[in-house]
Amino acid sequence: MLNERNLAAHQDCESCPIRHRAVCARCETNELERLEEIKYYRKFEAGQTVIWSGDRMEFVGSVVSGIATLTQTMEDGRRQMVGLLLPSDFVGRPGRGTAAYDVVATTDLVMCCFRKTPFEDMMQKTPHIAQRLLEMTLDELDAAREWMLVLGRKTAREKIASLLSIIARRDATLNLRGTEGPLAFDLPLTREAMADYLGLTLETVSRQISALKRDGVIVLQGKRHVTVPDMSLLLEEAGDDADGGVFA
Amino acid sequence: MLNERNLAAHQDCESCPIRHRAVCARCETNELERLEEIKYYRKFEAGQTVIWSGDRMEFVGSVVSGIATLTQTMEDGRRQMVGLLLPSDFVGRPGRGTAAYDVVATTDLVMCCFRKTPFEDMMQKTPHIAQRLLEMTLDELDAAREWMLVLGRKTAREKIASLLSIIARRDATLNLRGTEGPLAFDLPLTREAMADYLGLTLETVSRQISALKRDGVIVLQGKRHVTVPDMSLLLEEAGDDADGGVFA
DNA sequence: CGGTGCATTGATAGGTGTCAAACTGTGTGG
DNA sequence: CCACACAGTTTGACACCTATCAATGCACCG
Repeated sequence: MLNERNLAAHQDCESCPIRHRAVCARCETNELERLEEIKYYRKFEAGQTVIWSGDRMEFVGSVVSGIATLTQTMEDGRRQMVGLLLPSDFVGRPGRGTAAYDVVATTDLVMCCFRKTPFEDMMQKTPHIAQRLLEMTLDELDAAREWMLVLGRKTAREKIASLLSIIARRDATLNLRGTEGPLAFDLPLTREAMADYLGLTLETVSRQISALKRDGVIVLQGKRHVTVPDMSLLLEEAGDDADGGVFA
Repeated sequence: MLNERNLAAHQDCESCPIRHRAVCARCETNELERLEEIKYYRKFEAGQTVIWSGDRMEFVGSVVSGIATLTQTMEDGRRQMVGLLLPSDFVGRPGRGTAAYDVVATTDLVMCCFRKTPFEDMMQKTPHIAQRLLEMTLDELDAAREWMLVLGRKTAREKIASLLSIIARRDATLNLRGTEGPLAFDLPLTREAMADYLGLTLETVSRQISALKRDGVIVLQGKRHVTVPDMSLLLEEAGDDADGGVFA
């Protein structure tokens, strides 16, 4: 299964782009050296499945670059995305043998993987890893709960605006830009993936995006590039406080 | 704010009913002794608010008995329950100053509280606590993601059946009964609270419960006491595998 | 040039929300 | 003890939002 094509070149932890945000963020130099010994990189192409729900988990790891999604599927095919994995996000659950969700690369993806058992051993001995993982898991729990409000109580239009807000905000922080003035970004998801995230059909997603465009809340160049002339207007459409306090 | 009426009698950790499941589950005797020093009990009456979203968190703690809910509210009043807190569940987030959600007692409630700062200090020095909290947080994250599927993709009828399944299952494990044969339990939630949990209106909740009753999936005695003649039938209505693998 | 994947748009149906009224059980005060 | 208020619940009529089914458009590529 592993071959040269998906085994990427080894990279130094010290120069890693997610060094200060991933599960290893708090590790000392000597702890990083121990991690170096059990880590390896893997590449996935856009559309490729990283893990199937129910499969044995051979590894856990961090997203280094690219975007992956976590989805659940019902027997009749209905799907719900339950997580969006961005660079520095952690994949897998220490202490559990099989994957609970499908993990799919939506863009080309590079992961920093640790074989599961050695990582679990190391977690026992390295509080810095467990502490950081707790912090990250608490953040993910908050994000999941925010999303429950979106799924349970928001209208289709508000759902779209909420998703666009999140992507815009993340893009702004990632590129160290403020949230003042017009924002522009690319949608990393297809209409169908957005629908899976929002609990809608892809037709409704398309219609609501067209409506937001028609109303001047967003401007589209092509299908995927979005410009937001006034972020506070978008936040208002999302049903959040215009201050954006929700995700602070 | 604290007075004799909501300050409950001190209780020994060793004889605590949630001793083996709460955040202190892995603590040694000497660690428990240190926890004893910073803990105190508080009682809340049904309907009382434990913490308001945005308030300063003075304490974290465990639910000892009773049930509490975690809810988010939008400016226009729409509400979504994002968590159901049962005995042994943990309340609060170490490392954060203010509450992110409203915590409300839906039944009479007893909590084992720790003042926040001493608890955070102790967590640093006591891996057993941090380890257990990580495990519990991962479980909660899984539960939240399960619920995202319910909110995003299930019909009203399936939502009701899902909620009843969860309550029935929990009740069975709590009382050490198997899931074979008929199950009976009391609903700990009003129709409105169920609606807040399921992302529905209380009218729709009422209608779907009536429909499940009419179809023989459940039997009602009064408004709150439910009997499930055939659990696999209920699970089928919930859209889950009849084996119940989802929550295993 | 046609094929394929993705997206948009239209017509229609169905599920759930909204508004309104009536019912039930419980507790309270006269 | 009864009358009443009140919260919680049930049921009905109707409107509206979103899903469904279907056709078309668009960009990219063999």
